[in-house]
Amino acid sequence: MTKPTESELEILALLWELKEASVRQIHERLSVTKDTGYTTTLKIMQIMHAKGMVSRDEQNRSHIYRPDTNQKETQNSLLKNLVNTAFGGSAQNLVMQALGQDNPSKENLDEIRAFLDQLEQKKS
Amino acid sequence: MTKPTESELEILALLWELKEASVRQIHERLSVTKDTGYTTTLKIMQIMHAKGMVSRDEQNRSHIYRPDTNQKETQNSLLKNLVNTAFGGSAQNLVMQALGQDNPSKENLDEIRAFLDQLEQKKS
DNA sequence: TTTTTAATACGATTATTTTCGTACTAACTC
DNA sequence: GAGTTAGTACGAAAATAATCGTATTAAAAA
Repeated sequence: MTKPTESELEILALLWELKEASVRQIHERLSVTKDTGYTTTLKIMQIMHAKGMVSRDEQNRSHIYRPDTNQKETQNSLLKNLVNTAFGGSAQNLVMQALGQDNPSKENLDEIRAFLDQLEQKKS
Repeated sequence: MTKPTESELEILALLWELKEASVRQIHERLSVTKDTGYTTTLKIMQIMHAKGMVSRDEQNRSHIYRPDTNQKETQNSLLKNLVNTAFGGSAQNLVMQALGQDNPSKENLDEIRAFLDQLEQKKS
């Protein structure tokens, strides 16, 4: 499982969210924040397809793409990489940094607490 | 503040840890996991210097480099980027994923809980 | 003093990623 | 049916990043 490039990741994330999408749909979404041509998006999605990161339904003229890359696995590998390169290997450090920056609501905090409890359960 | 490249980040992280270091020292550390020549490391550090990411003491023949990039700021910007590209904008999602993967000790869990409480304090 | 070692500088090459232009064509519109 | 629109395919250029080789030189060793 090769590491997606920055552009590939943006597209993957959208596919994870949408479950499936045409190049047009993806491009529309990317256009909000990015200013590149349609064929650029198309090309990257074609490359992703060639790499096996996405599959596509070619039944219709407008192909429908689906992520063929496991979301959690990819996220984990990216996290691991970030922890190692930027956080001196400490996941805890990363977590606190992320929380501090995010300024979560009381509800969010409680959810995280519940999650922590759950983690602790599993240990025993 | 431009985003460091992958190689630059590896070096930056070492400089954050060591506070200061020569090219030789950095290269030694990188060699453990990476297999590139000394001049490659040198070149990247020179580029980083040209970009203003690091400063250096040229008094001695062997220059001493120091990070001139704020650690927390850089980490935050990388986190923000990862949250946006890979976690659909949800920091909480990233946090839980990171925790789940890390399998933290009871002590770590407690530290995080304390940190959460502290965050909550600040809200009121 | 001569030789060797270890450092910097930096151009040039290679690899990777992103971007776009152009050709082609299926489907829709008139 | 002719023309227009909206897709895909794909090569090639441009941008960015990583790597290395060679020249040069200061310092250390012999």
